[in-house]
Amino acid sequence: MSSFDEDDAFEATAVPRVPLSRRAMAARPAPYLDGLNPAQRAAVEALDGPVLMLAGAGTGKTRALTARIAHLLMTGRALPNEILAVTFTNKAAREMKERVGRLMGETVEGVPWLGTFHAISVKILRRHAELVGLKSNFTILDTDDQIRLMKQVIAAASIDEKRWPSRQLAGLIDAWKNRALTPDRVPASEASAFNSLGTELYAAYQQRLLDLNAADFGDLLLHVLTIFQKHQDVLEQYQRWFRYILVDEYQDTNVAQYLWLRLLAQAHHNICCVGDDDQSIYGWRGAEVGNILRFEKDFPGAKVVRLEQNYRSTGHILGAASGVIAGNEGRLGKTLWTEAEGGEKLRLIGHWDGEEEARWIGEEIEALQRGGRGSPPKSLDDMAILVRASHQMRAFEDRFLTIGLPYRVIGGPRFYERLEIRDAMAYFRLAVSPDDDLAFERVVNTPKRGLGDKAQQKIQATARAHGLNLLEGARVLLAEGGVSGKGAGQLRAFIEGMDRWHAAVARGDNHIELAETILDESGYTAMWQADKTPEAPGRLENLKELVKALESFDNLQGFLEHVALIMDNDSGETEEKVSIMTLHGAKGLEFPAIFLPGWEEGLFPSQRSMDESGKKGLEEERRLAYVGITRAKELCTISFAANRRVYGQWQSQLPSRFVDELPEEHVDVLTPPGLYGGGFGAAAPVAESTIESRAARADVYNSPGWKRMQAQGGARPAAPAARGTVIEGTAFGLGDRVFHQKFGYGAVTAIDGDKLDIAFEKAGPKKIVARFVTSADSAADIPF
DNA sequence: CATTAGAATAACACC
DNA sequence: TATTCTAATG
Repeated sequence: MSSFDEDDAFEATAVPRVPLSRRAMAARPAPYLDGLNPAQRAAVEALDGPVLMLAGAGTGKTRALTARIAHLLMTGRALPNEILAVTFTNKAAREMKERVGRLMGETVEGVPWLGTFHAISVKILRRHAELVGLKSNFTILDTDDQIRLMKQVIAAASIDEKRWPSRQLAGLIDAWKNRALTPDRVPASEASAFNSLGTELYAAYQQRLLDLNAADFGDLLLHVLTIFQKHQDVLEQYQRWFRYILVDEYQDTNVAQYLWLRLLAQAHHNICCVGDDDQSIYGWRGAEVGNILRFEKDFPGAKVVRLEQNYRSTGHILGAASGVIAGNEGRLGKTLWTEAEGGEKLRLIGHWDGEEEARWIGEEIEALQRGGRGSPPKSLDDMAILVRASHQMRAFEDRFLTIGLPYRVIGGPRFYERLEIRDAMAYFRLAVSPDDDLAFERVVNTPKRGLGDKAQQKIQATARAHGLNLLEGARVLLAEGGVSGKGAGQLRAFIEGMDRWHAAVARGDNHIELAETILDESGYTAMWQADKTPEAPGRLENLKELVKALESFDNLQGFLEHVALIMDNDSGETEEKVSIMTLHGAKGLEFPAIFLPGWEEGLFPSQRSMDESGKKGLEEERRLAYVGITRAKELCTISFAANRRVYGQWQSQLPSRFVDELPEEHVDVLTPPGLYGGGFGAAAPVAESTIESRAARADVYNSPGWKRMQAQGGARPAAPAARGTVIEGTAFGLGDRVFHQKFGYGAVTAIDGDKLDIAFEKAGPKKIVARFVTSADSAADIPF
């Protein structure tokens, strides 16, 4: 049972077409065409045959795409259920649904087959699950389950986990799945590279999945692909149903998705792909830019439309972005232009370290919020910080928490990935389907029931011996008296509870009350209530929220289905907040003001990308830079730090090569007044410090980025003055202005070993251990 | 069996 | 640094 409205879609198509309704639709005017530019209009009106829409950043591609859907419907070319529209993220799907709805008004209920590859695949797979050996109520595993299962497979094959880390194997298998390689199709060359063990484990893993009646994310696509390939009749059925296909973000499709689409489009060729090769940033998860580059070969006679007029950004932002992306080779090439010439140049600023960078950006955000320099005040909702890697977010969160600046992290640790939520969900899963062994494993000893490794192994063995699921296995084991003293009673209670809850699900009891009952009776809530760690209250809060989220569903099954695919969390908050997200997460979004911190070699471009994929990796990083800059409508601020903590170790950083690739005429180099004592042309760097730091500094000063800053009168960190006590690499002197997380700013009045007497401006005098405070004037405190 | 201390290891992120 | 895994202890 799924929460999808799949049956509606199918029934509607089963009914003979009603020419009347088509004509009725066709008779309506076409307001959705108003205001489209010629290129957009061409893309919208070329309904039949293959179309490739090359849509640069901010060129109104979503608009064109939605107008195209509206056009298909209004002209009567297709009924809503005859359109297949694929997006990459749920966010994009949601937005498109909304916009189609707005364009169509009351005319159309919605386009049922609009969703992500995965969501659509699930719908299809549920109908034909038996063709690949699954039952239609299969569970969808997330990455976490996947890894745990992988561990079992590795253990079962009695292989040294050290040699075959489960994570790595999971990654390998994922990559194969992305390339549409089932175990039997993995090329011998790759299999041999891993002693053919890799494919064996892959096969074993797939078998385990079937045993568990489960599919991982990759399977969702791959199974459907297999069905299409092996069952011509099923394929033809879908080819008939999906008369028009639209694909968003085509540059990010992987091989499996590509084949999936090609099979469906084979018959009628009515496929419209929208993409931008310059925004292909998912190579590491199997995306093939090649797909978009060879579209015209795949679909001969394809009409190619270029959307090049940018409606989003100022001329400077566009110019800077174009300058950077020009460094890539083998592009399809587009010339973006805008009527909005001028505007503010990009701002470039270097900082001494990451904290300093966060501090500066925080102040800058507050300044933008106040307005000033002639520009009107901006809402926090209009600003975003885009980082390369999620761990960079921390510095900002820390800083914003201390200054009380509201922020939201987008795509950070998600609600549904939290420990307590996953535990609770496992309880629900087990109550809904007692066959869910992974869920059983997760909760059988959570809270602690005295059922450790040994007891669980016994359960496993019993279950296997009798060919039962773990829950039943446990029941048998208990009956046989295989569990010793204290565990036995608790296990019995657990099983009985599960029986009760399962019966309640079957009866169709109110699912919200049931969820509360489950969490209550299982002792799960009590476990957190008894927990005295600081995060426990938050976890309880989350559990409450989880129960509340159930309200929008009819039953637990529907909820679980939803959560498996929609792992995002739009809590519908209304307070103004700055957004913090990764560059990947920012794709498709736009903000008036964008901050791009951390433009440093090794961080961005990421060392790992370059190590693993060489020049290809670097080019993808460059596209990421392009994506970042083009998110900005009015103001884009790029920054880098000379020092950064990596795994807790201080490292000196070089400005990113992308900094040097920014065309000068579009960039202003900033020096924040008062933050750097020295200003440009200040005396030599640190008098005498360690050799590494001298070398590092020399590098920084020799890098083109710093040179240019210098040439333009840019920032340079002041040399720390001679200091008194040195504590753990941190130097403070009498009278230094310092900052403490809790007490705020203050001045050092005395030094006693590693303890400082500090007169805080707000909190008064305190004695503080030196490592709890940082220097408030940027450059002085950095250990190097 | 649970707890804990120390060591190892880790960081691109979508469904 | 922060989490997670392993081994050793109670």
